Amino acid sequence: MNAHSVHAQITDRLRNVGLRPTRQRVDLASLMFVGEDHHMTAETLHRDASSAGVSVSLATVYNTLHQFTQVGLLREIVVDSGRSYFDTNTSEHHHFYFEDKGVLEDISSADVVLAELPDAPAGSKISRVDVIVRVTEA
Amino acid sequence: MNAHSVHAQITDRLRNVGLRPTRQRVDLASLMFVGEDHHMTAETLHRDASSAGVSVSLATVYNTLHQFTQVGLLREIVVDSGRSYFDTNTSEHHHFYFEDKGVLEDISSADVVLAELPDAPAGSKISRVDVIVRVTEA
DNA sequence: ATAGCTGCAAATGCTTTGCAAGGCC
DNA sequence: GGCCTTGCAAAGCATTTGCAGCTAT
Repeated sequence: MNAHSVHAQITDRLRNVGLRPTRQRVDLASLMFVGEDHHMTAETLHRDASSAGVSVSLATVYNTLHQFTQVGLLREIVVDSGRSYFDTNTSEHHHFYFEDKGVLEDISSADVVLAELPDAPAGSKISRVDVIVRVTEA
Repeated sequence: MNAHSVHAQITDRLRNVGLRPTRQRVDLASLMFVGEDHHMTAETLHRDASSAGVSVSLATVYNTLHQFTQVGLLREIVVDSGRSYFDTNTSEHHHFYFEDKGVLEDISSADVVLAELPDAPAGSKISRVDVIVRVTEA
């Protein structure tokens, strides 16, 4: 898979969700969606972009993360008040959170089984169930 | 139970965990620990204190919430990046989070059963498992 | 007396916003 | 061309911190 085809794929992917494939969005998407699934914060993505020689303002990184989340390309994970994490893996799964390092890691969905879940309170519906396994250095 | 005995209880409780029963801490603890278990943010507690005619600075509210959490009188719940919630119920249980209203509600521990949990990654230990059931208006 | 607390205001860290300039269709 | 995007800098929020003055023991 060469650089051109990656670019074309990303471009299509953005168009499919109704987002214009601007240079910034394509560059950021290329960083996010090439290789394995992973987690990021606005700051790590911004830093990774700089390292890759991609120039994008931090405001645009925030905008992009939220837009991608809205259209289902990313999923937001809340583990830390004060910082937002995003996950390129949008399928159902849960997380380890390494509190010492501030790092997230996926737990395969087979390893977390909820045997019982409450009904949603009257007048509401469950939008998502998050399981966070917080770990610290042994 | 009259006002005096509540005050005495709170004072003892603070001493037992190694915190000086200052006026501010006793006043805040009285607001928190009288009545049913409930959830709060620094802001709601500060507002409640004002309503009750208790004068405490917001900085002290933050300090107190964190000190109480450290000694196990409160538990911090992370559901929203941007705001910290605290729970007077420190026993093991999980939460509904009403995303529209920004409100937390306890789920009785019987209603959430984790049948399977992953082992902690090598070199780490599980410090806590949080289950957040996010709900929205039906 | 003295170690610990509190309050204020300033500082911080992350995130959002307003608006002019630029780019995609 | 027209509408959507971007970037910058400023504003916004929740939270933390420095430090002088106060208080519990």
